[in-house]
Amino acid sequence: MTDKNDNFFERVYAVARQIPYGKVTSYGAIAKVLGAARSARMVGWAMNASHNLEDVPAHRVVNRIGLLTGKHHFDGTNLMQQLLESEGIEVVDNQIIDFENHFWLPEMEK
DNA sequence: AAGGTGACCGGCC
DNA sequence: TGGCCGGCCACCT
Repeated sequence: MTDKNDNFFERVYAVARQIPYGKVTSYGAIAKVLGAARSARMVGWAMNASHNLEDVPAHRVVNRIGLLTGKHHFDGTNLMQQLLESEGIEVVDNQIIDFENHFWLPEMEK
Protein backbone atom coordinates (compact mmCIF):
# COMPACT_ATOMS: atom_id res chain seq x y z
CA MET A 1 0.00 0.00 0.00
CA THR A 2 1.14 3.43 -0.74
CA ASP A 3 0.48 6.43 1.41
CA LYS A 4 -3.14 6.55 0.54
CA ASN A 5 -4.99 7.49 3.68
CA ASP A 6 -8.27 5.66 3.72
CA ASN A 7 -10.51 8.07 5.46
CA PHE A 8 -13.06 5.40 6.19
CA PHE A 9 -10.52 3.04 7.66
CA GLU A 10 -9.00 5.69 9.84
CA ARG A 11 -12.41 6.44 11.22
CA VAL A 12 -12.86 2.84 12.26
CA TYR A 13 -9.42 2.80 13.80
CA ALA A 14 -10.16 5.97 15.70
CA VAL A 15 -13.20 4.39 17.30
CA ALA A 16 -11.52 1.05 17.94
CA ARG A 17 -8.64 2.78 19.67
CA GLN A 18 -11.14 4.47 21.95
CA ILE A 19 -12.21 1.13 23.34
CA PRO A 20 -11.12 1.16 26.99
CA TYR A 21 -9.32 -1.71 28.64
CA GLY A 22 -11.56 -4.60 29.62
CA LYS A 23 -14.34 -3.39 27.35
CA VAL A 24 -15.68 -4.63 24.04
CA THR A 25 -17.94 -3.34 21.29
CA SER A 26 -19.71 -4.60 18.23
CA TYR A 27 -19.20 -3.90 14.54
CA GLY A 28 -22.70 -2.53 14.23
CA ALA A 29 -22.08 -0.08 17.08
CA ILE A 30 -18.99 1.26 15.35
CA ALA A 31 -20.76 1.34 12.03
CA LYS A 32 -23.59 3.30 13.55
CA VAL A 33 -21.19 5.83 15.00
CA LEU A 34 -19.59 6.16 11.61
CA GLY A 35 -23.01 6.86 10.18
CA ALA A 36 -23.38 3.56 8.38
CA ALA A 37 -25.19 1.25 10.74
CA ARG A 38 -26.14 -0.94 7.82
CA SER A 39 -22.59 -1.19 6.62
CA ALA A 40 -21.28 -3.15 9.56
CA ARG A 41 -19.69 -5.46 7.02
CA MET A 42 -17.19 -2.93 5.86
CA VAL A 43 -16.36 -2.20 9.48
CA GLY A 44 -15.14 -5.77 9.67
CA TRP A 45 -13.33 -5.16 6.42
CA ALA A 46 -11.59 -2.18 7.90
CA MET A 47 -10.67 -4.24 10.91
CA ASN A 48 -9.05 -6.67 8.54
CA ALA A 49 -6.69 -3.94 7.45
CA SER A 50 -6.30 -2.83 11.04
CA HIS A 51 -5.01 -6.30 11.65
CA ASN A 52 -1.71 -4.90 10.47
CA LEU A 53 -1.82 -2.09 12.97
CA GLU A 54 -1.01 -2.39 16.66
CA ASP A 55 -2.99 0.64 17.65
CA VAL A 56 -6.24 -1.07 16.87
CA PRO A 57 -7.38 -3.62 19.46
CA ALA A 58 -9.39 -5.74 17.06
CA HIS A 59 -9.72 -8.38 19.73
CA ARG A 60 -12.04 -6.01 21.58
CA VAL A 61 -14.35 -5.87 18.60
CA VAL A 62 -16.90 -8.63 18.22
CA ASN A 63 -20.28 -9.04 16.62
CA ARG A 64 -23.48 -7.89 18.28
CA ILE A 65 -23.97 -11.12 20.16
CA GLY A 66 -20.51 -11.04 21.70
CA LEU A 67 -19.25 -13.82 19.49
CA LEU A 68 -15.60 -13.81 18.45
CA THR A 69 -16.38 -14.17 14.79
CA GLY A 70 -13.07 -12.76 13.65
CA LYS A 71 -10.88 -14.72 16.02
CA HIS A 72 -10.04 -16.95 13.10
CA HIS A 73 -8.18 -14.03 11.57
CA PHE A 74 -5.76 -13.72 14.43
CA ASP A 75 -2.36 -15.34 14.55
CA GLY A 76 -3.41 -18.32 16.56
CA THR A 77 -6.80 -19.83 17.06
CA ASN A 78 -7.52 -18.76 20.62
CA LEU A 79 -5.27 -15.73 20.71
CA MET A 80 -8.21 -13.34 20.61
CA GLN A 81 -9.92 -15.20 23.41
CA GLN A 82 -6.82 -15.15 25.57
CA LEU A 83 -6.42 -11.43 25.01
CA LEU A 84 -9.96 -10.80 26.17
CA GLU A 85 -9.55 -13.08 29.16
CA SER A 86 -6.37 -11.25 29.95
CA GLU A 87 -8.44 -8.10 30.25
CA GLY A 88 -10.86 -9.73 32.66
CA ILE A 89 -13.45 -10.69 30.07
CA GLU A 90 -14.82 -14.19 30.35
CA VAL A 91 -14.95 -15.98 27.04
CA VAL A 92 -16.35 -19.46 26.55
CA ASP A 93 -16.67 -21.17 23.23
CA ASN A 94 -15.73 -17.97 21.40
CA GLN A 95 -18.57 -16.24 23.18
CA ILE A 96 -18.21 -13.43 25.70
CA ILE A 97 -19.89 -14.05 29.03
CA ASP A 98 -21.97 -11.18 30.33
CA PHE A 99 -21.36 -9.39 27.06
CA GLU A 100 -23.75 -6.59 27.95
CA ASN A 101 -21.76 -5.83 31.07
CA HIS A 102 -18.51 -5.53 29.14
CA PHE A 103 -20.13 -3.82 26.18
CA TRP A 104 -18.88 -0.33 25.56
CA LEU A 105 -20.78 2.02 23.30
CA PRO A 106 -18.37 4.00 21.10
CA GLU A 107 -18.92 7.64 20.37
CA MET A 108 -17.38 10.12 18.01
CA GLU A 109 -14.77 12.36 19.54
CA LYS A 110 -16.00 15.84 20.10
C1' DA B 1 -14.93 -1.31 -16.06
C1' DA B 2 -17.47 -4.82 -13.90
C1' DG B 3 -18.02 -8.51 -10.75
C1' DG B 4 -17.20 -10.72 -6.42
C1' DT B 5 -16.20 -10.64 -1.76
C1' DG B 6 -16.42 -9.53 3.32
C1' DA B 7 -14.37 -10.29 11.02
C1' DC B 8 -22.27 -8.00 9.83
C1' DC B 9 -27.23 -6.98 10.91
C1' DG B 10 -31.97 -7.41 10.66
C1' DG B 11 -36.03 -9.29 8.98
C1' DC B 12 -38.71 -12.97 7.04
C1' DC B 13 -40.33 -17.86 6.22
C1' DT C 1 -37.36 -22.31 17.15
C1' DG C 2 -34.01 -21.97 13.86
C1' DG C 3 -32.29 -21.22 9.29
C1' DC C 4 -32.19 -18.50 4.98
C1' DC C 5 -32.06 -14.19 2.32
C1' DG C 6 -31.23 -9.52 1.10
C1' DG C 7 -29.07 -5.13 1.93
C1' DC C 8 -25.13 -2.08 2.57
C1' DC C 9 -20.65 0.26 1.26
C1' DA C 10 -15.97 -0.06 0.19
C1' DC C 11 -11.95 -2.79 -1.33
C1' DC C 12 -9.77 -6.25 -4.45
C1' DT C 13 -8.92 -8.91 -8.86
